[in-house]
Amino acid sequence: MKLSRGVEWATHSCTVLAALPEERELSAEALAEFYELPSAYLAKQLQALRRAGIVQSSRGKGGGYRLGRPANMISLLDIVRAIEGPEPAFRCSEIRQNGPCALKKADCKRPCEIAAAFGKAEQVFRNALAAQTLDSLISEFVGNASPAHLMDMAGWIREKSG
Amino acid sequence: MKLSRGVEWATHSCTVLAALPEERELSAEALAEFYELPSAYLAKQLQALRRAGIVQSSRGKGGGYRLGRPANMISLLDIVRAIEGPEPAFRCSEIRQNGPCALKKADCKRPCEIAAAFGKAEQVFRNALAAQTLDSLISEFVGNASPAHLMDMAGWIREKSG
DNA sequence: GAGAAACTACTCGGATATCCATTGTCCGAGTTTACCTGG
DNA sequence: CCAGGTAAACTCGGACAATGGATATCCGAGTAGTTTCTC
Repeated sequence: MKLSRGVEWATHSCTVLAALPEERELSAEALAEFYELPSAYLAKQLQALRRAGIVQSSRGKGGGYRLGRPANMISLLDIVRAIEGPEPAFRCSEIRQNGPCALKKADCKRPCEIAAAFGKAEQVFRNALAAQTLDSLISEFVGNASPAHLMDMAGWIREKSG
Repeated sequence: MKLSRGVEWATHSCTVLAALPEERELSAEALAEFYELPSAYLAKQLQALRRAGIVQSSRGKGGGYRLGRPANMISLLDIVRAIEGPEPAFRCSEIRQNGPCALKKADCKRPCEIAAAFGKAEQVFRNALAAQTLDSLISEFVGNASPAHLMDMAGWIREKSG
């Protein structure tokens, strides 16, 4: 079980977008430069975020990306679902209906106990992700970072979003 | 994020092995037949379980697999770790140390806030998996299944483990 | 007839191919801006 | 000097390759039971 690399990139990118001044935007190119990422591939992730409504985009010269809603309305679960898709991690293929002791389909109204067990754990995981917002992440980051570094970041962002 | 198909197979297989009479074993071939799975690939998963100590094996005619410890000492987390490996799902590549506003390595004693957030959710997930034992799964299954089906299974297992 | 050695049948175990999702890249679509031209 | 049109530059967006891990398979390694040969 592993999360796509894109999840990491998308989350970091969202924290940068959250620091944008109002009515400003950052291009995929600029975001990629900020973390030294391959810009074309990062763009792919940003498109997924856009389809999920997490970011908005505008084309043309001076265009780019901005957050689609306030940072306190964006959870880690939103980002994971946008990048990885909504399918559950554990996929039950109903092998209990196979083999010499196969269960009849009529006896399978209840979900498979094993699938249910994994589903329960997965729900707990999703809840834990949903409880953490982009906003709270940024607050932690700001609390830990040095003032000099924050100024550095703000300056770069302002320059690139001009 | 998705769990390997092998996790499903391994868990089902463990529940069957738990139903074995003392001092009996089931071959990979028999287990595969029970669920109509490709035996060679299931064998691969069983090897992973063996390396983790969840099952034991013996070679030669009449050989096969049996549980390595009581079913109440085997959790879903044990099985997932055996099949998927111990690496965390979220891999932090420290991109905060890249780019024009890179953090110096000395400033990275604290883990990245984003990695920490995902790590926290993942820990919750692991706890939820660790709390569910093979034993409790089987109890649920037995509670839900029809007596006829249980007899059917027990008969087949006794026959194949002879 | 008894014992030992060799043989055979059966099973695990690791090395080896194949396939698909993730990763990575490219070029066309669309929009803004700036410049150029004519009035 | 101003307005409109046109072209260029810049950005997103979806279609197109490459790579790595999951999936699937095979054959050698090892063991127990059986058979056979010899004493």
